[in-house]
This record gives sequence, C-alpha cells and structure tokens, in this order.
Amino acid sequence: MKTIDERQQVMLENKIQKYFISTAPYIDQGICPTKNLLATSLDKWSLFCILNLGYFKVLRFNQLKKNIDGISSRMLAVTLQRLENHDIVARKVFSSVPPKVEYSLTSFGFELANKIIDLSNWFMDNSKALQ
Amino acid sequence: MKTIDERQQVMLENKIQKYFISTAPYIDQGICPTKNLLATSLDKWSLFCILNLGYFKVLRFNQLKKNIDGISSRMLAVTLQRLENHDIVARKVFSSVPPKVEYSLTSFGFELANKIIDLSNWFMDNSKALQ
DNA sequence: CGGTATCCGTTGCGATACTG
DNA sequence: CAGTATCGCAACGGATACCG
Repeated sequence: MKTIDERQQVMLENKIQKYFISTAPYIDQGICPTKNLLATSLDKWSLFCILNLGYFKVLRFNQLKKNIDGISSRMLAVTLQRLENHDIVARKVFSSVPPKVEYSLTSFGFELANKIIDLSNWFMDNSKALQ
Repeated sequence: MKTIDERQQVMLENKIQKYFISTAPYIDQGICPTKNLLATSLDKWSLFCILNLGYFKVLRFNQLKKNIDGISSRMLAVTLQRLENHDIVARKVFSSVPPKVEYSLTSFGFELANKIIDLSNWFMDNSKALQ
C-alpha cells in the first residue's frame, strides 16, 4: 500500500483545477465535455472498434462486424458515425458497385488508442474487482 | 499531422494483443472486463465523484451531493457503492447519531484519478469535437 | 444524516426488414 | 456491401416518499 504524499496530492489538485477551468465555458453552455468526450468515446462498442482498427489498421464495415462479437449493424453504424464525428475514425468511400467503405484510425484516434489500451492494461494488472 | 510509423504501429499491436490475452479467460466466463472496468468506472457520475474526492480528499455524502450538480441521492448512492466495490473509493462509517460517513479515494483510486484526469486534460487540449 | 423503496418516463439497443 | 427504418423490450436514471 503506497502512501499518498503531500506533493502528489497537490499535483492532482492542480490537474483537476485545470480540468474544471477548461471545461467551465462548455458547462455554461449546457455542454458536458466529460460526458461527450470520455463517456461516449469509451463505451463498450467504441472500445472494440478502436482496438480492432488499432490492430488491423484498415477494415471494412462487415469485417468489423465479424470481428466484434455480438454487435448489430445498427450499433456498428451508430458507433462508427460518432467516432467519425469525434475525429477518432476516418471513413473512406470508394464509389463502386458494390460499395466499398474502409475505416481506419485518424492520427488523433491512434494516440487515443494508445492511451486507452494503456489504461485498460493497467486496469487488468491492478484492479482487484473485475466484475 | 503526425505520421504513424511502423514501430509505433507494432507497439500498439502488442499492447492490444496483451489486452485480449489477459481478458480472454473472463470473456469465456461471460464477463466483459472492458465493460465492467472501464465503462462502469468512467461514466459521468463516477468521474465527478472521483474528481471531487481527488480534490477534497475526504467528503461526506451530502457534501458530495452539493458539489456534484444535478446528482440525485439514488445515483450518488449507487455510484459510490459501485466505486467502493471496485476498490476505488473507501467508505468510513462513524457510529454516531446522527450518522456520519466519510468517503475518500483508496490508493488505487488515487492512481486512477491521476490517469483519468490526465486523459481528460489531454482530451480537452487535443480534441476538435466537443459535442 | 445518509441513505432505501417505489414509481415511471426516457433512452438505449437488439431484431428484423428493407434499400441504393 | 454498407448501411437505414421501424418496432418493441429492457435498462437507466430522475422524482418523490420514506426510514434507522
């Protein structure tokens, strides 16, 4: 059991202060960045999409659907659209018949994938409660 | 726009592989660690609880309720219980009348708070889409 | 003070069917 | 192939009332 010293505590307080200062203008407009950025980018299906695209680099719609066990067309479409709107995923359409659409991570999405997987692995290594 | 070189890609692939290997046993039991750890620890109310406890160190139930704008008793209770079950928050009961209960972060919760706030601040600094 | 119990509207999301 | 449209169930979560 590590102890939390005063210096660590002050560092955390400063970071939290920074967060509340930078989010305040959005809160005033009724927009919750916490919810819009974290919660919606880190839900279950988003995570699987990001990890799949992080691993395979480029995937088509039905390849993603096969890889992500249990996802419906609707949720995959909704999730990918949201990730595209957040500039996490890039969508490339080839105008051919039958249609072909390729999904991949943006550079922002690639950075995000790294941060998320680090957090996830830390969780798996350190959490005592997995249920 | 940074480019993603081959070395970075391979590093990410390895991390993702590690994640899928370490989660596989749970998946087989029908438990989804991704959902149970990330999604439930990082929802909107959990975040506010963690950040408040990170900032003020120790808070009582109704102090938390005042600080977290809009939360109901029910959701605060549910959220705190879940965080306690995940060993993120510690609950200390003083058997007195009227009752007094103090909440604080565990050392695991403190580490988590740091990781979450770093991710949140990175989001605020780098994301183009806040809605 | 620190919750729990209940009700109930809203949202999420899976299944199915359909389309350019 | 890559989605959209519609439906309907189930879970989430807010409001209110109540309790040790």
